[in-house]
Amino acid sequence: MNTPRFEVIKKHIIAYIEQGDWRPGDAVPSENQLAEQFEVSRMTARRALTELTEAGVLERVQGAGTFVAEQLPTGSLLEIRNIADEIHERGHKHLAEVICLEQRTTTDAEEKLIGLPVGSVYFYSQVKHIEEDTRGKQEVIQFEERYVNSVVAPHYLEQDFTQITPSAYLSSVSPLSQADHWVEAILAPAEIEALLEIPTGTPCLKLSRRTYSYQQNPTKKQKFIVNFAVLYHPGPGYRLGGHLIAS
Amino acid sequence: MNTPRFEVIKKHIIAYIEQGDWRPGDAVPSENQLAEQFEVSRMTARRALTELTEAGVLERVQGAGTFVAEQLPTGSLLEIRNIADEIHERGHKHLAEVICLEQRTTTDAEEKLIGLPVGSVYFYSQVKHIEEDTRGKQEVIQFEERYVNSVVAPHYLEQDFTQITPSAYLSSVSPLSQADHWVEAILAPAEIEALLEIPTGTPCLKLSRRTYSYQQNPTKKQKFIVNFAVLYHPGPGYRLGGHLIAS
DNA sequence: CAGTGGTCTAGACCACTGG
DNA sequence: CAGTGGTCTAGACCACTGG
Repeated sequence: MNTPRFEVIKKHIIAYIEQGDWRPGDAVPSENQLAEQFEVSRMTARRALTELTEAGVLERVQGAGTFVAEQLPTGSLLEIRNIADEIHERGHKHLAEVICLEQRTTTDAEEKLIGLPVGSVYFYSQVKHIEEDTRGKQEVIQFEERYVNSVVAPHYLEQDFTQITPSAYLSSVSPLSQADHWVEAILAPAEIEALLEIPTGTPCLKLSRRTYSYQQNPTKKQKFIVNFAVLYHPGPGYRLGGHLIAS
Repeated sequence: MNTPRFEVIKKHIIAYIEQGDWRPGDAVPSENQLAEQFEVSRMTARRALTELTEAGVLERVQGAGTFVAEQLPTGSLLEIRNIADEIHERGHKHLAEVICLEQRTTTDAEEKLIGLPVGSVYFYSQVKHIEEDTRGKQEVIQFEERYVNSVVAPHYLEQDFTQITPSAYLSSVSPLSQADHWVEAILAPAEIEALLEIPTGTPCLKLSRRTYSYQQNPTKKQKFIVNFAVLYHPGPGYRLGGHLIAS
């Protein structure tokens, strides 16, 4: 009785799809039909359809109708978490070691990485993230390399990254942004293998992320890179996981 | 003029957050305040707040108010795509080679993978996915191993997986589901290295995915595994990418 | 307690699709 | 053209929070 009426309608639709009565491409009842059938206002019927559309279950075409979406679990999502949160959630302790934290000047190779002209100042950091389990056993779980736009985070060099992760600090400084990221399986360079404390030839999961923001100049809106991060995880022990729930 | 009023309100809120006037944890104006300020109904102001909440920009607490979310780019998402779609989007051709497609009986080791008791029948397939570029150059881009619940997909063995990918076929048979998935960097077993046509010791991106469904028995609802897939990609050439847009 | 967000109504006008 | 989805209104009642 307490479940909202739009939830009842959503479940009704999902049940029909799961039973195979409505197949991908089929039209589902219109807002008006559902409103009449469930004796609710059109706005309530609409909410059920809207939420199922956002979940990828349905597709809507203005003027034409609402249809069962073609494929659902095809394109799905992997969650990328903050490393400290992830470790804490396992009930373990997160330790960080700052290997390097300095100001640098862009060379040719770095120009594209951070989107600043050659000769610009930027901040560079290397941090080793360690997971300590309940018995005190320590393991290097991530080596993080970061190229940071010094205009966006002018106080980056003054932070204590054993207390706050660079990721958490940057998100507090520049809260809204766009990001591109990707993962690869690689063999890490020897110096990174040493930092991760893994034998030569161990495959690593390399996660790269570029974060953007928009300059708020009154006249023009300019997109620029806030930071470029490269995160190395020792494989095959490290899993980047996700959970997908349809609807 | 043509932009919807709730969009105007969303942009207004985002601008304040980006400028740093409203910081994470701060309260934003209530539905009633926004409704009055923008001279819209409460439902329209509400829509702006609701959509920004769904995007992770705001957080709402019933009775208390709406607040700027604490961290945004921290937990973000990697998209997992259908391999054929991904190749076609690059303007290349997707070819598939079926290495193995047969009925098997669960042994101890496989029992947990597919969630069926030892001695049950299941379907097993191995498919090699090849990308052919515009000059006709071919490259193995994925080796796919799949354990499929024969009850859910009784006609699995009759499919031509050079024409439809197993993933696309299964999603047409069991359209709504839950899934868990994760990626690891590994060294592949020698036989898989051979199938991927890569030198020994090349790191691979291993993507595992378990798909669930719910049995529609009239009396009880039982969760069971639809299929378990293991996808191997040759690294470091292969990238699993994503794009995140805040708001 | 006043104020907040969560659900819902019974209308309205609009842009768009398809026959 | 009738029917669809997209936006919007001006109300209502409720559960919940905080002082």
